[in-house]
Amino acid sequence: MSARRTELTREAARLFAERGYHGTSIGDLAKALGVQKGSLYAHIESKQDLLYEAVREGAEAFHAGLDAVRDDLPAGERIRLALRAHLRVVAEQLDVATVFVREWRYLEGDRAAEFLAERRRYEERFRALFRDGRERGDLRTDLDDQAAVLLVLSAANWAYTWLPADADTDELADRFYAILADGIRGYATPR
Amino acid sequence: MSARRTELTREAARLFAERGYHGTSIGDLAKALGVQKGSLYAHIESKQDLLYEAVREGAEAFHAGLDAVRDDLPAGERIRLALRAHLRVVAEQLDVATVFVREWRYLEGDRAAEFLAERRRYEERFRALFRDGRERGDLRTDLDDQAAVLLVLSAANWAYTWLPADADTDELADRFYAILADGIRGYATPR
DNA sequence: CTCCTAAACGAACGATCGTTAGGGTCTAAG
DNA sequence: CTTAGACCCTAACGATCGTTCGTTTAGGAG
Repeated sequence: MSARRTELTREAARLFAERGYHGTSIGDLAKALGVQKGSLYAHIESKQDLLYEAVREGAEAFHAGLDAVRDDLPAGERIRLALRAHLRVVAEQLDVATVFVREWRYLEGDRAAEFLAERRRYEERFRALFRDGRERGDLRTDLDDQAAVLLVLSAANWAYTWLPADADTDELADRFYAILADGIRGYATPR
Repeated sequence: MSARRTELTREAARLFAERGYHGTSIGDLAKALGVQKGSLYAHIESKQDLLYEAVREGAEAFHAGLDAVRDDLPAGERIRLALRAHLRVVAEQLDVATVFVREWRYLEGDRAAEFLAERRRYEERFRALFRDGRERGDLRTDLDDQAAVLLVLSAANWAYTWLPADADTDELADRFYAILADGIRGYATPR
């Protein structure tokens, strides 16, 4: 993919994140690149292509984040690292992450189904961390892992709305995890 | 507000939630109501009005939910009830809640600022539950309430994406709260 | 029967939408 | 000097957008 084409995708992701897919016109995009709108069609076949590519980039980034989590650690640690990875992707690729999380639903046809499969796979990988942790005793054995993964993934998925691009995401993830690990109530024995 | 006008707002919220504000045309809306699109302008002044009203209904519903939380309970209980209230609003008024959480940003002019103020107020009320709880000793005194409220509100705000309309939201809120209260790690003394 | 009101009709408006077509300019390699 | 390819331009296409407006319809009240 040519350098120009990459720039196009990046700018498209930025505008889609800022104004939404349907709120961004090809004309807006062309203006942002200092070009006539017809010129864009030397690089793309349709506006949908740009959405699709941004979503795919997001999927790749999130999965790559999980790939880097070592699998020889206790479940708690792996969850903490997975949370770190997720928040880092959101902060470092905020536009792409926003499109992945919020604008994907304007994908048409097979591409919407493709996204859903990709997202389900991501959630499944997350869920496995909790399930394994419970089964191996790293986490409490009576853990409601269904609810736990929903809680964590919800927080992760909502992060794009408030995470500043320059945030210390590792520290933030650790703070979230600390609450998640021992609770807010304070009857827990100190670690 | 006439009955017809109320119906219009409800249908608009439904479509905005389903296809997004910019993804819904006045023509779509008219067709859903079995009417010519020009006819809608006997009831509204602009498409923006419909968005604004849906957002305001959402704000009202969420605040009303918090209003019903008794203030003579320990902080933990109040948080649990606040979570119940929030999820109940999402499930019972899914369309309006979705527009409030996701589509508000297409509000123009002063109305966007008005929304932001309203949301900030809601978050502040939530935050107070955690802060008070920590200060009074209902919650652990070393609680990171900033992170805690972010975690809870994130989960609450993301709920519209997965909450089925017929879910038992009270039970779900309690399950979330149970995890939040004692953590996932299992070193907590049983309650 | 007449009057009033709420509601919808149907045609049209200017603007903007995504997309296409054909031609022009530059650069770098053969 | 020629060729190829990347990049962009201008002009236009049919479709759809939100909105306006004068007219029509239906039902209830007087």
